Amino acid sequence: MVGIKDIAKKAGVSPSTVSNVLNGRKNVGEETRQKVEQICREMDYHPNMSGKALKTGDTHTIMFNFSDFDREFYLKIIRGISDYAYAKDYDLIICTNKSCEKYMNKTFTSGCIMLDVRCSDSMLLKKAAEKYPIIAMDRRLEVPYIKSLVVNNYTPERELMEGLIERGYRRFAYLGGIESEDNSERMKAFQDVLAQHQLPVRRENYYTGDYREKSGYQAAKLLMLTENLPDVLVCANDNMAIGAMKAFKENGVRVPEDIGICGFDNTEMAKVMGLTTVDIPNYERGYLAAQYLIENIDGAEDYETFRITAKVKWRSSTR
Amino acid sequence: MVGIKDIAKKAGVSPSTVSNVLNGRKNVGEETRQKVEQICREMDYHPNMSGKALKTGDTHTIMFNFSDFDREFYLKIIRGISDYAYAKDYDLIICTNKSCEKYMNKTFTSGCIMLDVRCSDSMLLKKAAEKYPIIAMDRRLEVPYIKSLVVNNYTPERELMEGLIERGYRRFAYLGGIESEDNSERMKAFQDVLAQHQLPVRRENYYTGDYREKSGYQAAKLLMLTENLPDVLVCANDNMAIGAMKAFKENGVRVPEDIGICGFDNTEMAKVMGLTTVDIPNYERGYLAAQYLIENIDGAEDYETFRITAKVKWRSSTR
DNA sequence: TTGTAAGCGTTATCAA
DNA sequence: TTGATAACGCTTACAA
Repeated sequence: MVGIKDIAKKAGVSPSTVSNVLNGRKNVGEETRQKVEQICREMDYHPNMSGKALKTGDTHTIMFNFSDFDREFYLKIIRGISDYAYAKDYDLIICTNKSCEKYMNKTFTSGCIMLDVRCSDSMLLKKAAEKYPIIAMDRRLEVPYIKSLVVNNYTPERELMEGLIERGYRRFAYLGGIESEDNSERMKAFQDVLAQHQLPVRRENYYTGDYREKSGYQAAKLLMLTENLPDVLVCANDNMAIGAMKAFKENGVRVPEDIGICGFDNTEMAKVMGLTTVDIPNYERGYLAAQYLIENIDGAEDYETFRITAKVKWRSSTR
Repeated sequence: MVGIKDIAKKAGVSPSTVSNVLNGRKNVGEETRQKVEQICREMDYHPNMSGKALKTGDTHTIMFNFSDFDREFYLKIIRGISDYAYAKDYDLIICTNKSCEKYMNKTFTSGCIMLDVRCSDSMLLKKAAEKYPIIAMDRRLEVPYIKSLVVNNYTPERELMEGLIERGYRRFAYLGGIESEDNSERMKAFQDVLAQHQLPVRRENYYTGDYREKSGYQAAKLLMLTENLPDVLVCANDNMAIGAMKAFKENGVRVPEDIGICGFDNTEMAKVMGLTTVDIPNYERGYLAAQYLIENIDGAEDYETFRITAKVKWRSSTR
């Protein structure tokens, strides 16, 4: 492995001069600089990151942690993160391992973007106490050294509900997902709008799934057993809505003629299936997360929760 | 940051003893071992990876490089890779940057799995010459120090074609993708089977897309301008097939009654849309890639090309 | 403008 | 069974 010393020897200068050239410092003569750069190219020199990190204490690497592989939108978030990170010359480590704690250490990564529900709040708080910079996505933690980036679910879900009522829908059913702040916000918007319009929902018209397609399929099967179908099924995400659409189709229940249906996320599948839903700008939130993280790594001390807006996409699954 | 020295001081032993404990060597008294381990826990010690890597020259990190964010199956490959890597206590870096060359260096990563078409063969050959271990996915490079992992496209595409003919299809159209070995294999199977059955395909029934949904949509639009629709449109991947299905639906051309359609990849969307396609076991090939890579890092010298089998999924888009 | 030398956290060698 | 010491590749005062 060719190192800084080999370059120095070949160029007939000292290692520190080579280092100065490589780091673009100006205390180097033009002639020397040219020569050193030339030799680096010739010898195909690449700096040893470990040596550099060990000395500077800065790895120039950020980590993104996630775990739910079923949801395609992670790819878009990753693209947003990597675009920003590479533009700032940071490296990106993607960790899909619950035991990511050991990497959350300044000697290994400069900071992380956390989107894995399996990592506990208390662990994040401990790391934050060590001044390790963290951006929490889809989880609100209002403490120093952690900035939260959450989606505003409530406003668009309200907008969606108001739109449904405008379109004449009156008898609503709801299919919720796994307990989380996102889930609660979506359901609260559902309930608030109905209450405001004095439209009661019977207990039996609440269903609960796990955000996966299958659970939507099953919920729709159950729903079809009731005597009067509701006008519309509001789902806490697209995957479940799509499962429900499949069940309806298999049983000759037409969408949107017999029942309307809508989701949340605006997945690729929703686009193809014509599902009315709420678009979350995933690329953008990945990009923003990386930006906030690197700004905090660079010394900005911004720990205010940032709420991203999302907006309704009306499609053919509602009339 | 608490280091090995801090532990040593607190435990009243030398740094080397702490190192020996941490690395599970047996030249340490039981009492000492217990004490050191206890203190490590108390002080929440995590080893500094840079120091370790610098000394040992082994980062215990592998890299996965990819770039096409449109195709959901990357998530499955990542899951396969990460499952194997973490089981073997390797870390995983995911690089989405064309300029990944600087990370392909033993001082930074122990090896890489390359699935980015933008990285040139010649660059890979150069790295291989430096004995940097590489697993090339979807690209065949039969040279020492690079092992290729490719999908056998030919056999399942033939099987698909034979099945279509059995089902009574006679007049074929083909929609190809971006020039690559995968693409050529799929098309060759298409042509070979037709030739064998003496079924000619007119030049105008060959279309070319870019593997994206939109290009399938556009190709189908063109296809619908021809006087007699073919019986079936064979697409080089699912995304394009789905675009075509959308175009047909919008124009009142029924699938499979008026035209059959099939793809390649078995994406989530294909499942929902009932698209006949070829299933590529993505989780498994990610897992295998990681396994071969780590085995080669550990000294196995296996550079034989491995061909993964894929199999046909018959669904409702063909009769 | 360039060079010398110390030190980052770890491991490995060798001596005690 | 333990400890002292050198070394990995790099950066950075500080000296020349």
